[in-house]
Amino acid sequence: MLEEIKRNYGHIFEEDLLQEINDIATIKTVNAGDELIRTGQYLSAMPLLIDGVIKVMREDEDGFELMLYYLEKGETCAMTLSCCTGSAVSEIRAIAETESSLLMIPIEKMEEWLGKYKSWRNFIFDSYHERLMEVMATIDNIAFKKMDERLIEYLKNKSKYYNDSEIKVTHQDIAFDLHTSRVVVSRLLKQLEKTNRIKLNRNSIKLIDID
DNA sequence: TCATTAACACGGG
DNA sequence: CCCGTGTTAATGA
Repeated sequence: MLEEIKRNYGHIFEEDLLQEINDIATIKTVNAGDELIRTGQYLSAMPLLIDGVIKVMREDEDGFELMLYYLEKGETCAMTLSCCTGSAVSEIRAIAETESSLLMIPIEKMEEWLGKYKSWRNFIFDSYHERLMEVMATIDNIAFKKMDERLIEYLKNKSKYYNDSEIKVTHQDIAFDLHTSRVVVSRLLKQLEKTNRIKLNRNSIKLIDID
């Protein structure tokens, strides 16, 4: 297990901390579609992602969703950071986008390490910053961009995290993530196909000329 | 004007 | 048949 930790976090954390993570953390593996964190849930451990992609989203009171950002290996969820230190509940919902594995760190350790390890402190602060920037980008998209631009952003983002220009997703899935209707997604995708920027297939979208 | 909702037809698995 | 897709008509913000 130490090998896996080092591969993803070896360049960030000092040797002692890596060893402590190895001694304390438990590995959790989840399948695509599994729910990691529910809105309103109390959290007792913080996850460090070592493989896979996690989708983090906001929900309204009726269960309607809006995607905030993706997490990939080497990253952690900013929500757990604030939830763990206080006793607040989660304001977000996290779903495994792909099969993923995570290191679970008990909250006591996560606090203890803040004082003990400089690299840990930096990691936590950097994570906060990165997540905040991601949320800012999402807010910009919602507030200032039209749906067609949001859709293009979404496709680019998704292909980046999947590391593939062929995205396996249905129009309805996209509609849920962007919090719009499938009719709009289908229409905009069709327009993008007409201008040769993407190629549409059932259950997948091939990016041709997005940028 | 543009999004949403409902409805329908088409076609592949 | 079921599901994803493409399209239209009506309605509303």
